[in-house]
Amino acid sequence: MSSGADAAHMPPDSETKTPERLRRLAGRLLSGVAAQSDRLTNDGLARIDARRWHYAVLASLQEFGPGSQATLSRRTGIYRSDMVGVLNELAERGFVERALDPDDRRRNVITITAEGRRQLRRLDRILDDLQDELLAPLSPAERDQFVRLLTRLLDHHSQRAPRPPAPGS
Amino acid sequence: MSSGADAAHMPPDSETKTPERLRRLAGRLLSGVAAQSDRLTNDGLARIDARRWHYAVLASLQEFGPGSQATLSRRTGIYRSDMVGVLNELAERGFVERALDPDDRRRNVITITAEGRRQLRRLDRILDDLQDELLAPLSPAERDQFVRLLTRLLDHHSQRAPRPPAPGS
DNA sequence: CCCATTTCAGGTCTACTGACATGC
DNA sequence: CGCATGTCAGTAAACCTGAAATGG
Repeated sequence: MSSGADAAHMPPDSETKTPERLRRLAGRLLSGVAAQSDRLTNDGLARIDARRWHYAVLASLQEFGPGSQATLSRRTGIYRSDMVGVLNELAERGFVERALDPDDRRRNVITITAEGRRQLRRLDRILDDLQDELLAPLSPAERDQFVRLLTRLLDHHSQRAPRPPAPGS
Repeated sequence: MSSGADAAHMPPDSETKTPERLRRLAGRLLSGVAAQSDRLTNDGLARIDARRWHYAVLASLQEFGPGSQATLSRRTGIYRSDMVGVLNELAERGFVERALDPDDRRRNVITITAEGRRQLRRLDRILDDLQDELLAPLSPAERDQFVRLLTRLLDHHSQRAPRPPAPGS
């Protein structure tokens, strides 16, 4: 077994080969692909100084209208504590407005601006391209299938959601 | 539009609903499912005081035999810098042994122990169960399909791997 | 001299927890 | 009083960089 005497200069293949077991585990595959996808998305969004959560918040505002920070938190799955920072960034850039709610003085009412809507369209385009890059090796039918399977898995595990606000509930 | 006057006590649905756009994006679905999967795996492994990297290292040792830390790093995708800590944990628990390589005194030769092989079997069983839980909503055929699609995506994006040692290369 | 290996000392990012002050 | 809201502080893990010390 310890015959790896000259393994020093020329990697004999067992140097770089991943165990079969690892490649079978859906969990590991999932983490790997998700990591690549995250990298792609982050890099792509960074080019216009945006981050992934920006899209979630803006899309939510566009589709369901203004809301308090806690509401947005529930809709997007972002923690209440992290929402503060995201909204700071969006407000700095002029994409949302924070106003005091006259009916409930604990709350801020967050509204998307015209500039924010423009940014959302930009983000839509970019994310579309990135999605294409991510799913490049799959045929259209396979992409559909992939998204469908993912959706079923997410829905299933979001119901018995242990901790998080659950982005899909 | 801003008629959300009494939205205070009874969430009118737009409080918790996720935008359609978000649910279409493969990247987001991917992150979501991967997060759930990671949680599942971490919790499951924590019950026997193990972490996900333990499995990667032990499986690699079992399939390809002993190796230096740099070798293991290449096989598992763990950074050389982080490998130190993982091996410390595994050595503490008696699952691997670190010995100086007489042929190259820079290296440590890492070997799996009998106890380590037992642990690997335990981990195999646990991860199998967790995999079942993760893929619960899918039929056997769908599970295969899912794993196949993930594998294709991972392979595709691992080739043009930008930074990391790439777990699959 | 250049390169590989082990190790340490950091950095960043994200998910997540807890606490606090305010207001309902 | 209990509960919701916005905010901040801080943890833990994963991922990643850089450099030092030793040796090939």
